[in-house]
Amino acid sequence: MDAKQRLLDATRALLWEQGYESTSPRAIQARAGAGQGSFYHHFTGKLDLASQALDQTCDAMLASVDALVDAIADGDDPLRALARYLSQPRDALRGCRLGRHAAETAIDLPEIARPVARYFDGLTDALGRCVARLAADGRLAPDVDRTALVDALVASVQGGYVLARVHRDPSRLDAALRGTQTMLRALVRPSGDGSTGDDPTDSANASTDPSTPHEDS
Amino acid sequence: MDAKQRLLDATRALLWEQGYESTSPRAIQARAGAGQGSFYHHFTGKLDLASQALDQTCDAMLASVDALVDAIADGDDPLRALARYLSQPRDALRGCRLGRHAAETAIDLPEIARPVARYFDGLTDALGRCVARLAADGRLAPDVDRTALVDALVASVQGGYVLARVHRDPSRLDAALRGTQTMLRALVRPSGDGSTGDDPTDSANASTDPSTPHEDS
DNA sequence: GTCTATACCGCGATAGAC
DNA sequence: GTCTATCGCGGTATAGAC
Repeated sequence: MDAKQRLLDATRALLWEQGYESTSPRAIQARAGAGQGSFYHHFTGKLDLASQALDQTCDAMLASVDALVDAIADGDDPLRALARYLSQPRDALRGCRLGRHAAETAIDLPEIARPVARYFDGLTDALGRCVARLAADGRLAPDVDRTALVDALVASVQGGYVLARVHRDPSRLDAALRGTQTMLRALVRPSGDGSTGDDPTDSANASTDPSTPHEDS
Repeated sequence: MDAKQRLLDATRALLWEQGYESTSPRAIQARAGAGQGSFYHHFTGKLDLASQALDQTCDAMLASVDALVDAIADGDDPLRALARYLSQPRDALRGCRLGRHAAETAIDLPEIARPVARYFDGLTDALGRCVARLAADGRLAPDVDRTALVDALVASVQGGYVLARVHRDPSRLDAALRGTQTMLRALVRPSGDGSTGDDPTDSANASTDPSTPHEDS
C-alpha cells in the first residue's frame, strides 16, 4: 500500500482513539511507517489529512447504515430495521468514530465539521425513511413529530456512548438503547401482518456480542 | 476573592469551553489574573486544579437536579418532574459541563473521571426516584427495565448536545428531547388524578427560552 | 516521493527571590 | 502567597538533499 493511504489509515485509527487535538503528525507518521517527507508531500498539513481521513470514515459508516436500512424497500418491517440499527454491535468504550469530535473545539473548523455533519445527515435520512414508512402504514399517530423522533433515536446512541465512557462500562450503552427501544415500541403500533411469533425487536442489544466488525455510529 | 477561588472559577469556565486537554495552565492564570506562583502554591498541578474544579461543578449541577426532582416527595407528578428535567434550559452549543469530558482521553484519569461519574450517578439516582414512583403508582408496565429507561433519558440529553454541536444548531437538542418526551408519554400511563386539562409535559422544550441560569446536565 | 535537519513556539513544571 | 526566570519536551511546519 502506498504511503498516502497508510497515512490516511493511521490517521483514521488515531482520530478514533484520541480525537483530533491529541493526535500529532509525529504519531501519525510513526504508526504509518512514513516520514515527514511523505506527510507534507501528500497533504498540506494535519488539518488537511484529518479532513480526508474523516471523509473516508464517513463514507464507510454511511454504507454500513444504508445496508441496515435498505431492506425496508423490499417490504421489511421498518420497526425491525430501526431495532437492527439500535442493537448493532458497537465499541462502546471507544465512542462513535465521528460523533466523538462533537466535543472538540476542532468541530468549529469546517474541514472537520463537514464530514462529521455529512454522516449525521445521512444517518438521519436513513432512519427518517423508516419512520416515514411507519407513518405511512398508519403505525404512528399523525401528530408525532417525525424529525424529532429520529433525532431522539440518534441522540440515544450518542448519549449511550457518553454513559459507557463515563462509567467505564460498555453495558451502559446497551442499557440506554434498550430503554429507548422500550419507549419506541410503546409509541409505534404493532405491525398489521399476521406474524405474532418471536419479536425481533425484543432481541437483546448486541454490543455484548463482539463478533463482526461494524462501521456505523 | 482570593487567588485560589479565582483559579478554580477560571478553570471551571475553561474546562467547559475547551475541555481538559486544550486548557493550559497559562490560560487559566491569565483568566484568573494570577501568576505561576499562586497556581503551584495552591495546587500540585493542572490535574489537581481541574479535579477540584470539576468537583465544584458537580456539586452545583447535582443541587440543580435535586431541586427539580425534590417536589415529587410532596406528591408532585413524577412524569411532570421528568418533563421538567428534560425541558430545562440548556446551553446546547457549549455542551454538558461534565459530559463533554467523556470524549477526552483524560476521562481515563481517576481525578477527572471521579467527579464526572459522581454527577451522572446522582442524576441517575434522581431520575430513578421519579421512575420508581411511576412504577409504584402502577403507571409503568412491571416488565419495563427501569434502570434502562433512566439511562435512555440521560443519554438523550447527552446525545442531544452532540447533535446540536455537530449541526451548529441548538434546536437539534430541543428536537431530540421532544422526541424522547413523545416516546416517554407513550410508555407511561396517564396520571389517575382528575386533572385532564393542560398537560404540563406538552410544554415545548425550553432551551429556546434563555431566561434563567441553569446548572444541570 | 521520501529522507534528515532544523526552526519556532507553547506546554507543564521547577527554582529561588521578595 | 505571589512574582519572574528558566528548563526540557514535544507539537507543527519548513528547507533542502537524494
